[in-house]
Amino acid sequence: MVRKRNKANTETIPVNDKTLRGLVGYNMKRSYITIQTDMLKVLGEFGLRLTAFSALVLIVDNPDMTQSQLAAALSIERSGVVLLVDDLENRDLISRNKVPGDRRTYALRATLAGMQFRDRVIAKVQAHEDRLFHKLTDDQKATLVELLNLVEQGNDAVSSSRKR
Amino acid sequence: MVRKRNKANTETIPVNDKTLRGLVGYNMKRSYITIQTDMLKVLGEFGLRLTAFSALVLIVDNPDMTQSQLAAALSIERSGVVLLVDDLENRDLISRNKVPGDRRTYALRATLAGMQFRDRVIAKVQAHEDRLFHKLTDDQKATLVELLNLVEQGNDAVSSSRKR
DNA sequence: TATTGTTATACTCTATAACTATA
DNA sequence: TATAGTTATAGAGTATAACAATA
Repeated sequence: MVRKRNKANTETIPVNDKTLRGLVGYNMKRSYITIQTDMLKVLGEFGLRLTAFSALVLIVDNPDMTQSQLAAALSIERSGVVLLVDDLENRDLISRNKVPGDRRTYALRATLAGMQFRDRVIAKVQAHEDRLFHKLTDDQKATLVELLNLVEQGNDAVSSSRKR
Repeated sequence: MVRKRNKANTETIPVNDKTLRGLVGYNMKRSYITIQTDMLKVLGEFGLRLTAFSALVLIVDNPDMTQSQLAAALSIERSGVVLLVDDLENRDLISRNKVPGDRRTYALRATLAGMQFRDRVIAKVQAHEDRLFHKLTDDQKATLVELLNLVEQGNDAVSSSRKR
């Protein structure tokens, strides 16, 4: 809870954020920042940032995907993916592979070490989420994900309807 | 939905993000980015970023709060608040006021124009949220906020228990 | 002409650290 | 000594734009 000191400076009283709390987006931001901060700490032990972690997992699950596809999946620009993939490749977690049919693109694959590394990181992240969400039952967690996905999909619908 | 082109390049097939979807944090990030992007667009029409908007609303709701209190409420450093408050003050939305008892601090207050401006922005943001969350019933929205707050509070508990 | 990956560059946001004036 | 606000600086993360190679 956010707090401020009172005039006597002897105790803390909470800052009033009632108006902001009335906006769903504010509640999302606050809780997202909360878990992001903790996740960065966990991933930091592995020398990973959030995006690099996502990239590695996506490459493991989508062998031979291209950098452009990765950029789209991560919602970042291709130029940013270059640096990201450079780093993962330098650490021998993934490899850029020539594609016979198209000499412009690379097929990205995780190395064996990359897959094993991913497994270790995922296990740690999973364990951390269990702690982080200890106040929620499994049902509540499932409901939360369901509602978050509705928000995500709902916006897609709004966007595409606007384009018509 | 994130998609990639198949080999024939005639249609799009989705990128597999099943592993990441198994993590609550990933679902939160995706949906947060979704609404953040849209919110930035709405606030941009008013020349506001997310943090500046939050700051203005907090100052309206907490008259005479100090910059340090604002920094804590926004979870950013005091040095960042200076620039934030500079901007809002230059636009005559808020004012820095001398405090009789303590010459180090400023009491921040919204101007009349600031309060009216806030009302207009809030109305626009509220209307936008209604569109953004159109796939959710009021009950579902309430449940979402409730669960998000559990996540936020749950983490507080974890943090404080660690400090013991 | 369009696309992939690349490079160089710039911008936004925020943190860190040192400073001043007050307490 | 400690705190509020300020300033200067640096860093992370990302976008933009131009480019070469290839389709």
